[in-house]
Amino acid sequence: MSRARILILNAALGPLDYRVPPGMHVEPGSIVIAPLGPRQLLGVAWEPDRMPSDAEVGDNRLRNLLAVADAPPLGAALRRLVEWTASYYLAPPAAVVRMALASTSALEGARTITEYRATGEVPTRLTPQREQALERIGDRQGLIRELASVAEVSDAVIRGLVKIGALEPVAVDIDSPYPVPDPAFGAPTLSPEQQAAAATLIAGVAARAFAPTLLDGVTGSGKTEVYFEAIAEAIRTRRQTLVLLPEIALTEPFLRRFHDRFGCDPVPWHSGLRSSQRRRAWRALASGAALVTVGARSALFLPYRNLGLIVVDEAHETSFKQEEGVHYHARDVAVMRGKFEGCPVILASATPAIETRQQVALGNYAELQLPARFGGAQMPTIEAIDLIEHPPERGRWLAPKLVAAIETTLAKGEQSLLFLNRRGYAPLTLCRTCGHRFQCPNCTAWMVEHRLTRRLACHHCGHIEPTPRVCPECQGEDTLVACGPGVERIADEVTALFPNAKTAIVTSDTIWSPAKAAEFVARMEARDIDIVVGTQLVTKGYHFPNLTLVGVVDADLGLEGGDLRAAERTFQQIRQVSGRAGRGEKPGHVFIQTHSPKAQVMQALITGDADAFYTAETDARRDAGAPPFGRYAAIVVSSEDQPAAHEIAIAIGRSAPRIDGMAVYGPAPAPLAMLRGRHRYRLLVHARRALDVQDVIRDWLRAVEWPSKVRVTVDVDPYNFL
DNA sequence: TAGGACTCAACC
DNA sequence: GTTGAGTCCTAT
Repeated sequence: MSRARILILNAALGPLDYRVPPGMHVEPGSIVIAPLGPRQLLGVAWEPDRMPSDAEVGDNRLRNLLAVADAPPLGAALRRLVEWTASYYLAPPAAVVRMALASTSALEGARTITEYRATGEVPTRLTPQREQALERIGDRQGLIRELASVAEVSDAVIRGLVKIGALEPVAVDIDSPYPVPDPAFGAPTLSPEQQAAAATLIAGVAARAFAPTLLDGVTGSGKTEVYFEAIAEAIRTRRQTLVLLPEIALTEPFLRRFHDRFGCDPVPWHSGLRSSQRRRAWRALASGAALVTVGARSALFLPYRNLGLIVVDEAHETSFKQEEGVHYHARDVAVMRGKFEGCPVILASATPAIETRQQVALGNYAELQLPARFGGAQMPTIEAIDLIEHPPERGRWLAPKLVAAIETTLAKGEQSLLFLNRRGYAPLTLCRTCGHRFQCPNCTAWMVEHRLTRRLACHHCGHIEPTPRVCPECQGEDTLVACGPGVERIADEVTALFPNAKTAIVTSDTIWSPAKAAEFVARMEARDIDIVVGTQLVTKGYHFPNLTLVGVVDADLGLEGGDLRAAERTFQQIRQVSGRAGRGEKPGHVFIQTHSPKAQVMQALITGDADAFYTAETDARRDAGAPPFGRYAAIVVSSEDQPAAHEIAIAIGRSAPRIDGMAVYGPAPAPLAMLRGRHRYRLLVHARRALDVQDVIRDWLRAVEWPSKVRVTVDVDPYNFL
């Protein structure tokens, strides 16, 4: 009798065994439909020895598998990736494999519609309508309705022609194929440095072996053009490429450059796809027909048939770290996928993460450097504005020097960018009379005022309410005041200062689709915008030759919170946003508003001495045993029932193993003590690099029990210390 | 005593 | 995660 181990798509359940009915073919990776109680669930067949079940069940208790999906089995490399991810990030394998099966409709097999075309046979009874229809249809093919409309006859005439055999039905796949990128379409002119780097990457793709490479070069040095050549090589040999981008909003400039180089769009994959687009993309990548996919991190687990190259663009971006569900880091998982698939992985960044630099230093990753800006553009000048010595006017946020620079830039007909990583009008709203502060009912967080939409919003759970006129506490009218600046407030200030300048706000609130991004790009290029006020959304990807001034409104913002990566992130962010200035022929200028211009990060930014910053920061991490020299993991215990969460957190803390090279801190209320209505406690595990901390935590948590209303999640390599 | 709110274990 | 069984409680 044939038995199969099935990873059921249900995170709470381990693998279950089923009987394979006679005549059904199931192999490891097969996508199947399995009965579970009264329900039918998707599952994936797995090698039993790689997916041990908690308790063996006798043959007599097995139920039959219901069906095998009409889709190729998940390949061995992807199965190894699922295992690795589940094990490294302490996640249920089912939660990982679910990301591979991200389109249920794709698993239902090819879906066809019936179109009709002429057979060439002439009807014996040739009425005028029939004659007209056949003449106008010619060698056209389409639905009955379409043909009738083309021929300007009724549906009945067409159906009659089908009946007598003058038209024949043709089954057409509803998933039309994607255009194939042409590697010779827009072959670029590369600088000698770019050419050398491209040659190395092309050789890597041709070698068909795992090889991680850091492609490192200042903003504007032409990294994209270089890795496009590696993609061209993969296309030439008909192997697939996955390009990972940190934000969907960024895909617009990327898509345009891709189109210029290869003559068509790549296949997009992100959470915003409609189910029909998702289905089409999934089937095309699983069949190998989709040669280049550009996607958000979730594209990493898709079942590519023939992966030949992975590119992680802006590889330093912290948004590659998934903070919900499976807490994986897409950059690290991309490298593992490359390893299992046996293909090169390119990490492109102007400001690589310290973790990545360390891999280069250890010799695990190769490095290719592009030293200069492409096309003769110069790096911008960078200057700090000391907010203590030269503060803005009362109630304003832009220092006189920055205001003067904007004025000069406007006068020259050039564009300015003001960067503030804070959405909305003000991060906190309070009542002047009674001191009431607007807090989210579900989270330990202030409600952020959005004047454009006249709402208060929680940026953690999405809770929104209309901005009230009257203080809900003391009923005072017009007593509410905004505290601190957000981009909307800066935009107001700019409008007040420069009433004739055209201002645009660029945040996830205003750029929420590729179409919106395209519109923004078009307006910038048409010089329909003089001053952009934006969050981190504008720090990357864009190339505006007429943008010559960048002002960082609050450089100290990212340093709050005591996060271990705060200095590094500040450096990366400001360096990236600075890189938007002076990308064309005109030189760029950057002003950084800060309260501590003497701080090491600020000095590194001003002098442009990235190496000194990285060296100092790396040393500090080494001394502290922080990543990449040591490891952290967060155990978060949450529940709507606060005492229950607290009790379990304490129980987990009490049963912490005493192990040399590992320290456990907490439990303490997590910095966001309440999130989406759940009370949260956190334990922080700090361990030596060599310690298998996942194994320790697995054993540790296995011994603790908790009720189902309490959720315990582990975040390995946490980025968000909030 | 029917119906509702709730807990709990099994699901292969 | 979902489901059905079992338990307890309340309104009638």
